[in-house]
Formats: sequence, structure tokens, C-alpha cells
Amino acid sequence: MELRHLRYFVAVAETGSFTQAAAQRLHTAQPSLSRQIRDLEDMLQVPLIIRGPRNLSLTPAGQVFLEHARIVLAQVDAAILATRRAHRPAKTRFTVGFLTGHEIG
Amino acid sequence: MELRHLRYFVAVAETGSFTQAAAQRLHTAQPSLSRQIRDLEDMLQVPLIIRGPRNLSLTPAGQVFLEHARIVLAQVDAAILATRRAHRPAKTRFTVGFLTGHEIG
DNA sequence: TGGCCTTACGTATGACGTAAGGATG
DNA sequence: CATCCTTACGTCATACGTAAGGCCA
Repeated sequence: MELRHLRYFVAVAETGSFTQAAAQRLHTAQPSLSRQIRDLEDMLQVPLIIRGPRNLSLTPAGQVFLEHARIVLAQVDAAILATRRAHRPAKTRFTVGFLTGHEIG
Repeated sequence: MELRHLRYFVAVAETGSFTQAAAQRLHTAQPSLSRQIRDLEDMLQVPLIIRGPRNLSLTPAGQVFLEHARIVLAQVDAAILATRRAHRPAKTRFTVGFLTGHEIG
């Protein structure tokens, strides 16, 4: 499993459509998206989405996975921010400089 | 960024060696691992590891990223467990069946 | 039959392995 | 010169796009 699967699944769940998610949010083709979601379900060995001809819905397991996936993706963003902040503490310079008096980045 | 990058980085950080991480934990070749870590640092635009000839150490930003990466990976595992449990609630069957009286999975 | 998802298939990006190179004690 | 990491390069897995095929109102 990779973050791509989480991003794709969240997009499908939130737009309620493979077509919408692919075109508007992921900028990819539907078949690729469909395949990745299928792969995700195969990995988990759990169906996440109930495909209807006109609309789709999440299984109970799909709703659980959606909540977790959102948290994971949010924490990845937080990790990036925190890491960059640790490297380049521009707006909190005193937290680095008040001891040694010199800058790192 | 993908989960692979987090897995690789954590393995390197915890073993303290590209060689050890590749052979013992990741079962891959060092050059591939080296490249993925480099890609990760390029994405973040933050150096994470200080390469020494005999040993390596983490930058402050690397330590921050390590903590976050561990959390993310742990939550992915938790997501998988929770999702499978939601699909196949064997040990808490009454939470599904006590209303409708029928089983899903 | 029109919209939506899936299957089939060819392409291409990139992850990986092998080999060679550079650096350090 | 022994060890570790990096660079170079060819190969292969697989993610992606296009086209065709169901399925259901």
C-alpha cells in the first residue's frame, strides 16, 4: 500500500464518483483510478466501495478506512511542515539562535 | 512522497546504516535505497541524514521527520486493522447483527 | 442510449539490481 | 585497502492513457 492509494480513495469517497475524482481532483484517467482502487481493495481483502450505476457508496469498512486515510494524509502534510520548519526555523529564529548565536540554514 | 520513502528512511535511521537497512530489513540493494532516500530529501528540500564514512547521523530535521514517519506508518497499520475489523466483526458480531439480525460478511 | 465503471492492451515512467567510482579511516 | 555510500546504466515491474466492453436507468 502506498499513499497514492489513500489519496485516490479519499478523492473518490469525497466526490462520490470515479469520473469526478479523476478529472477534477486527481487529473488522471478513470481506468487508472479504478484499477488502483481495485488493487487497494485486493490488498486489504475488504470491499470499500459499493458501485452503483448512478452513484456509489461506501461500505462500513470503507467509511472506517476513509477516516483513517484522512488522518494519515493530514499527518503526512504535518510531517513535511514540521520537518521543513525544523530545517529552516525562520519565524522562530530565537529558538535556535538564543543559545549558540549562529544560524544553521 | 510515498509510504515507501517513509519505510526506507525509518529503516536507515533505526539501523544506522544504509547497508544494514537494505540487507536486513528491506531486502533490497543499497543503491536503490540510497536513491530513494536522496529523492525523499530532494522532495522535502531538507537534508535528513548526515553521511559519515563510518556511521551516519540524523539532522535535527531528520529526527523530526523520523518521529512523524513512525506515527504515519503505525497509523497505516492501524487503518488496515480497523478496516478489516469493520468488515469482519467476528468478535463483536452483536454490534452488526443486533438490529437487522443478518450478517454481512 | 447515454452515463459510469471495468477490462484489455500498449506505452512509459521509475524502482530495482549489477557494476564501477569516490571518500574516509 | 577495506568499508560504506554514491553514480551510472540496463532491465523490469507497474502506473498510466486510449480504446473497447458491460451495465443499468
